[in-house]
Amino acid sequence: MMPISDCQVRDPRIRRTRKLLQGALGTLMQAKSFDEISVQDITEAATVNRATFYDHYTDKFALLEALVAGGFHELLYARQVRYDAGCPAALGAIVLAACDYLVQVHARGTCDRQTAFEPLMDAAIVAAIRRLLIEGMKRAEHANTLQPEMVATSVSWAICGGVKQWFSTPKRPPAEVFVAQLSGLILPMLEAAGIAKHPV
Amino acid sequence: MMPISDCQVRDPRIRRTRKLLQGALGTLMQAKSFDEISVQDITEAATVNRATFYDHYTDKFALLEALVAGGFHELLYARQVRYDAGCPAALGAIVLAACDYLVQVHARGTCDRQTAFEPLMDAAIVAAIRRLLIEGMKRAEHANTLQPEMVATSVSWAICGGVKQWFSTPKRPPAEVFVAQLSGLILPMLEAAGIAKHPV
DNA sequence: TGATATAGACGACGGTCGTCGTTTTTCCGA
DNA sequence: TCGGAAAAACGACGACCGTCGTCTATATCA
Repeated sequence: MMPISDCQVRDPRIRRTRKLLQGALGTLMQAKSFDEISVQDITEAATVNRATFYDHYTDKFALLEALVAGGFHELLYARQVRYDAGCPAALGAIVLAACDYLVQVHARGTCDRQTAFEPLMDAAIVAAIRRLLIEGMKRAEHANTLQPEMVATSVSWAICGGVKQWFSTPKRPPAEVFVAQLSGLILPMLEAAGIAKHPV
Repeated sequence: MMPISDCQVRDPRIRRTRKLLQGALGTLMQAKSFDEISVQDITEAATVNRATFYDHYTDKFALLEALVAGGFHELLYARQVRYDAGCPAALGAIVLAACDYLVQVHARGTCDRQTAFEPLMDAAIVAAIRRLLIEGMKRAEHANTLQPEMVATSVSWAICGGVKQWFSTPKRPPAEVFVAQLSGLILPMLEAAGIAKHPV
């Protein structure tokens, strides 16, 4: 009855309930803004008792986190996105995935002043990208003058911030154009960290 | 009676009340975690009616935002921190300020799982650094192949993320050492954007 | 298949939230 | 200094929150 990670849950009752809750939130967010949705709304839409909600998530933010993080992971997995040092296209694929996911999320769902929504999105995106980078850096043994976690964190934040800035720009260029721009800005970081081949 | 920006408020009643509220929150956070503090607690400590609170801030998060943003701006102003292209020390000063502020904030106040506290801190720090960078970039007319806002956003996020990573590291190096590391990681971004002199 | 463990349903609770309308106090300019 | 304007105090309201204890339904394993 305690909040356990979504991954590796055997009991079909648990899987069913969490799927219902996530689905209900996703559906509701197509009509309402996140902070206009109460836990009651979610549990009613999911045909789940309100008390049961708290057996799975500490609050509605935790549910949203699971939904968002799951969605982004799914996108990355579907595209088989990886980071490999020396391959500029790898960085571009990551940035493009972030762009597309932001667009996708805001396509469904309302886009008004999402008070607590954006920080959650950011955290999920940063965490996912950070994981990709660390995995990629561990595969390629490199001259690690800097801690890999540090580089990965800073780079993932740089990507997330840049993508958000792009997305919030009124007349933004096509994603492909922007991806090239931001990659040009961030590749030098990876080169400086010794985990990307210098162009020369 | 509506929530107006803190800056440029003539009426002493308003200044007084907001100072009281911010002071009360600051005091309370030395004893309790932020999300353990209710609006009631704040208004009681500030000797202000609870309904009056909502005449000034939409919720306790807005109050914290004002407190944090004000504090960081104060620190930057006290140190006269600026960004000037071609001066690596300028970048270092910004990073160091962020480090010191994070340490300062967590020195007072409890440091447990600050649910909604951290995103707020992040946003305040990112916004302040972003402003510094944009101001510095506008002073130095540079070859702007990229939009200054884009570069400033991505860089400020990279700094904020890096500093947070440093701060959350159990056995972190001294701030000065870390500042040099992160500057070395981020300066290439500014060089790539053409707003810092290339070392060669 | 049957026994045990565990998830979910259900109702109720005290507490906080955000808002409203009214009354009292304070500021500021004529 | 006085009168209007605006801020703060105050009490009350409905809604939502998070939690608890009890009872029923379902899954798991021997």
